[in-house]
Amino acid sequence: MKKTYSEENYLKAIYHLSKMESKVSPKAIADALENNPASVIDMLKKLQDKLLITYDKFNGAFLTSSGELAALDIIRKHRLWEVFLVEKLNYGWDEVHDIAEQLEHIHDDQLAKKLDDYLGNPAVDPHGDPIPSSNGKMPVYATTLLSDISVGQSCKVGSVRDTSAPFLKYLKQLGLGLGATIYVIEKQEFDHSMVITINDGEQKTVSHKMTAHILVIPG
Amino acid sequence: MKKTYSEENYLKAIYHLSKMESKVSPKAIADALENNPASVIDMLKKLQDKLLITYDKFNGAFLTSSGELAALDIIRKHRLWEVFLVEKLNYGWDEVHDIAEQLEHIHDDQLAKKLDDYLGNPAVDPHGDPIPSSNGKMPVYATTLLSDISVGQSCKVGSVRDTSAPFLKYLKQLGLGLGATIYVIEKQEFDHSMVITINDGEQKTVSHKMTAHILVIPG
DNA sequence: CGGTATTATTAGGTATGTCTAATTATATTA
DNA sequence: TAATATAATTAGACATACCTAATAATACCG
Repeated sequence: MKKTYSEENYLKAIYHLSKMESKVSPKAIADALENNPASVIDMLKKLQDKLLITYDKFNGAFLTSSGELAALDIIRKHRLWEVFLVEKLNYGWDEVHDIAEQLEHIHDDQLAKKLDDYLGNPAVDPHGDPIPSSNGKMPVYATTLLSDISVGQSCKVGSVRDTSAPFLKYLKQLGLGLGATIYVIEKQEFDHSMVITINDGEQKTVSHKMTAHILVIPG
Repeated sequence: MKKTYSEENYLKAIYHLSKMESKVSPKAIADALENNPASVIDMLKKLQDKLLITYDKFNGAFLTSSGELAALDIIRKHRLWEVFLVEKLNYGWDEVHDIAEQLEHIHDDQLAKKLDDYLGNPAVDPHGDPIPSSNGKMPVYATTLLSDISVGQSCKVGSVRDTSAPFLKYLKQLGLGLGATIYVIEKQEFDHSMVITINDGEQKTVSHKMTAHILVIPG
């Protein structure tokens, strides 16, 4: 079933938020889409009617399997177009997001596949984010634990090994989102706690229990 | 001033119709956009308020200079994207129109220029239609008069040397639109009248006065 | 010229997706 | 726990762009 531009943007936002937060609330979606919680509630009802999400106020929004497929399809197109813009049209990696936001909504059965082939089936977009496969799987390229990163090295958050509320809540509080850049300043031999900066922010200390649950892409 | 998707489609339709018909009427626009004359009237008012067209019921709709610039910009993007889809993504020339209809509405200051350069500054789209320049000029590649085409040859209507109502009206009646394919069956020595088929339709006889006012692209 | 067909226009309504303001529910914290 | 802050929700409105149905204007044709 074809989706509107707006529906696609909600699905994408919910997908990304669900990787970051324990609960995807109307408020969080409204912040992400820079619109109003009231508007979000309306749309959540519509998406639920279309069986693309489930929503209740206690658990927040979750993508159904068809919703997740749709979200991954949009993300795939977004990232493929970003590769095109940078590799072929010589845009800077920082200029392409807004254009890809528009291009991702172009509908055509063959387009993503043809673009993918033309670009040489890239694994990641210009920001290093993995490109979902055509059958709706998000590859996980991050296989290194943050706890295994050496002092003086930097890395990017790839995915997480725990989706419990307290863990994700703490991640959020630290500003440790998917793709966040971590620089390892110090490691304590005694308890393996780590002093890091996140996106060049202020220094923070995190426990081994945390660093052993965060998968990163070194470099 | 930025234009909506829908406004852009109206401007494009009015541009194309104005090349074909002596009068661009609400009915004609509704037919072109496959919508309702009542909807067209609404939009014509809005476009007039924005100084993109002039409209009155006796003369129909005309693009203002800013309206024409906007229309040519959309047409430029449409045709550049068609070249991309055919040349780079290996679409067939008959598959690209609907995708280009979507891509032409992507907004970015640098995109058309970058795409143009990347494609090697093509002169025409996959259907042979000229690509407007970035400063809003539609090149005229047709320089051969239909009257100079030999018996047994075919050609495409490129542009016309007369924009008077009776002439354009007659053109329309014959089905001789921009891009129509003409095949020359016979030429009378006496009065230089010509027997032709238009888009492989039935044979028609046209006078020398007509054929001397139609510019075509041979082949 | 007058009747008929075609167009143009207006009026009013619909769907989408947004908004503000008011209300209710939940969370926080003193 | 009670007060307060934050979030969720409802109600009502607005803009865009479309629609149908009715009416007015124009064009066509015998």
